[in-house]
Amino acid sequence: MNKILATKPLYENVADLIREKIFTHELAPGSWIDEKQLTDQFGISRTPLREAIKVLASEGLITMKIRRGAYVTEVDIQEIPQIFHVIALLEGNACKTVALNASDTELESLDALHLKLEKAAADRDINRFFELNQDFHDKIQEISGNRWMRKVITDLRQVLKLQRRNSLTKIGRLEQSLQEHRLILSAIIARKGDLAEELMINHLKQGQAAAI
Amino acid sequence: MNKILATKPLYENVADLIREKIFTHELAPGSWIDEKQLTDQFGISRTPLREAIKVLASEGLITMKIRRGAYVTEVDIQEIPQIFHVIALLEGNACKTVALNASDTELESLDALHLKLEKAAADRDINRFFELNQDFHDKIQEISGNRWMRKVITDLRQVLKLQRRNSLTKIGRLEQSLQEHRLILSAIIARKGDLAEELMINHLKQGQAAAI
DNA sequence: ATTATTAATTATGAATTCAAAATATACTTC
DNA sequence: GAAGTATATTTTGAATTCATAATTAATAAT
Repeated sequence: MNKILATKPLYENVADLIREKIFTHELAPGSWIDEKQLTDQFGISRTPLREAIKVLASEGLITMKIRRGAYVTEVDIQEIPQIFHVIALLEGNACKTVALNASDTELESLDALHLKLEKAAADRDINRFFELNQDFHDKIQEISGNRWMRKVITDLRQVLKLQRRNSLTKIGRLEQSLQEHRLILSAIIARKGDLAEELMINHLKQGQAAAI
Repeated sequence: MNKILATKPLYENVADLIREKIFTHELAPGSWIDEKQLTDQFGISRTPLREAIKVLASEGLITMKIRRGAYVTEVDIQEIPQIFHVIALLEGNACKTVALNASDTELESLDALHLKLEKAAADRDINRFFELNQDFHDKIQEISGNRWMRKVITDLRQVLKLQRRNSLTKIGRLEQSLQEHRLILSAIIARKGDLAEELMINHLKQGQAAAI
C-alpha cells in the first residue's frame, strides 16, 4: 500500500476496499468485520479503518452492534422489493426528464453508449455488457441532472448488490435486458416522456424478478 | 458529559449534537468545523468527533476538504428544487400507497394525528404545529412501510434544513398548509390513491415555493 | 462428566501521541 | 512601507496507547 500520491483521504480508500470485499462476498452478509485482520491486511492502523466502517454503516452496508463489533448488513429478503421500488420510481422519473429535456448532443452520447452495449452483447462479452449496462443507467441519471437523485440511487444500488450476484447471468435475461434498453432508448429519442418512464420502471421490475 | 448509561456509541451522540448545531445555524453553512473548539466544548477527544464528522459528511451535511478540514455544506441554491423534486416523488408515492393499502386502524391513527394538528393550529402554537406537521408526514411514510424510502426522505430533509429556516412561519402559509393536509387526508381516507399522490406533491411544491 | 466460577485473553471504544502539512507570525531586504 | 523569505504555531491525518467490556480458557465443585 504505497502512499506516494494521497489524492484521497485514507479512510475513503479503505472504505472502497471494504466495499469491494463486500460485493465480491469475500465479506459475506452477516460476517463479522475483523478489525485486526483488516488492518494487518491493509497495513494501516485501526483509526482510518474504523472511520471507514462508520461511513459504510451510514450507507447501510455495515451494521454496528454496540460493544460487539461491526457486521456486513444482512438485508431482509422482503426489503429487496422495497428498495427496487424506490430505485424504479427515481430512475423512471429520471428517464422521463431525459426524454423531455435532454439536448440532442446528450441524446447522441446516450445512443453511442447503447451502441457499445449492442456490440458487447453481440460479442457475448458478459462482463463488458454488465459494465456498459450500468453505464447506460448512470448516463441517464447524469443527463437528467439531479445530483441528489443520483446519490440516492447509487447508495440504494449498493445495498442491492449485497444480495444478488448479478441477475444478468441468468439465461436469456441478457438478451431480454438488451431489448428493453432498445425500447427505452427509442422512447427517449422520440421524446415520449411517459412511455420512457413506464418502460424504465418495467425494465427494473424485470430485473427484480430475475434477481429473486 | 457523564457516561453512566452508554446506550449509544459516543460518535452517534456527537453526530446528533453537531446536527443540532448545524440546524440552529450555530454552525452556519460554509463555516469551518473547529475540532479543538468542539472537543473542548463536548469534553471528548478528537477520535469520536472525527468519526462523527465523517458520518455527517456521508450524509451530505458536511463537506470535507483534504488537508484543510471540514465545513458545513453550502447547498447550491439551484439544487434545492432538485432535492424537493426527489422528496415530492417519494412522499407522493408513499401517500398513494397509504391510500390504497393502509388498514382502517392505521388510517384512524393518521386521522388522530391530524386532529392534534388542527388543535395546535387553533391554539396558534407554531412550534407544536411545526412538530406535528412533521409527524404527519412521518406517519404516512411509516404506514407506507418502506424503510428504505423513509431513510432516503429523512436524509434529504436534513439537507434541506441546512437552507431554509422553517417556511411555515411565513404569514398565511400555516393556514394554507393545514388546508392542504386536510385535502390529503380526505383523499387518503376516500382511498383515492392518485389524487392523494397529486395533492401531496402539490403540497410539497407549495412548501418549496414558500421556502424560496 | 457437566456445570459454575474464576482467571486470562481478546476486542472495542476512546484518549493520547506523533509526523507532516498548512497557516500565521516575525524578520529581512530593498 | 511593501514584498519576500524564514521561523513558529496550529491543524490535520494517522498510529499508538489505555481502560473497560466481552469472550474464551482454565479450574473447581458437585
